[in-house]
Amino acid sequence: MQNPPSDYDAKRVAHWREVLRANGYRITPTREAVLRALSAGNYALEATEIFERARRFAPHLGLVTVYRTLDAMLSLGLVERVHCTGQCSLYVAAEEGHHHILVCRKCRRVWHFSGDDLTNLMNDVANESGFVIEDHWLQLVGLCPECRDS
Amino acid sequence: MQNPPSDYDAKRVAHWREVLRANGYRITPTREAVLRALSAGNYALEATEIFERARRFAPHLGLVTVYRTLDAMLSLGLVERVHCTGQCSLYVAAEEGHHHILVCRKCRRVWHFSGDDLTNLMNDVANESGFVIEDHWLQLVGLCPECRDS
DNA sequence: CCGTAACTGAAAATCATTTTCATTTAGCCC
DNA sequence: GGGCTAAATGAAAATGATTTTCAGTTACGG
Repeated sequence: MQNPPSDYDAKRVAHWREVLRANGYRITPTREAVLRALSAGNYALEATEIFERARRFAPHLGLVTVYRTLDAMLSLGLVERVHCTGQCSLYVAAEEGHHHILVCRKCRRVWHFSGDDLTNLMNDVANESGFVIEDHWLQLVGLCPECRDS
Repeated sequence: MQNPPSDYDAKRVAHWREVLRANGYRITPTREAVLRALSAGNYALEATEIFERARRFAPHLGLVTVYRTLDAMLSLGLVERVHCTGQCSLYVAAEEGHHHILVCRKCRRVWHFSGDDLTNLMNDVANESGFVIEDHWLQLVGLCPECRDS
């Protein structure tokens, strides 16, 4: 794991604050702390890791609030779930637009990419199976440059 | 959910039995019951569902044995995990060769397909990110013909 | 058929997540 | 600048899936 950053991405936090507010969510100090924890760096984090980091900004924060804030942010598309080997409850700040995730299995650094074109494949599979395909998940797992070298 | 089948795929079970035995696992009546439960139909099942079905073949079976057998089979590649919306612990009989899964979000019927060619995409992403890509994970979610019509 | 390492189920432990509930507070209205 | 009210809060309890422990049982090679 990387060293937990003690600062945060103020711009990203401001944006998230706006989106939350625009959707009827109140901005509380604890929620702000969770936003900050999630804004810093592109690493897939567990709920408890987010909790630990957010506590630096709001020491009395409860883990329940982390879960509640994550739910809100997930439903607004501000964060997304990351599936890692044997870990299906990691969270990372979402990026705009259609894209997928490449995650380092060691430090859980996340790289966003787009450019996949699965429409042909999906059409073929839909035709032969008779299914209506509604969604597709693509995720790559590997080692980031730092973890590869160590 | 489909109606739980009371029979099983004897050929598949026999094959699994061989693989388990060849890898030093013993064939017990309870394990056999789990194999049978997994062999019938291509549906992604939770551990507890496998448990219920396997109990028809071995009424005193414990849930722990289901988990232990699943672990063994996962490590031998005989079953694979299926990730569904909000569900990351479903299991389905694996198929030979490289392939991916299309799962019905309603009845959890599974369709295996291959023919994806992600090598170009993966090379591109590896180059721009500097990551070594070790694994890729692709899954489609949709509705099977029966669930689509109802 | 014997010995032993593997396997077993029940119960307890663990761990992540959700629910409950009494209290506090953000943000709107005046 | 209060005051109001629904939303949000943390602690504790509940839940649910999975793992560990353990004493007894059993598959299977010799």
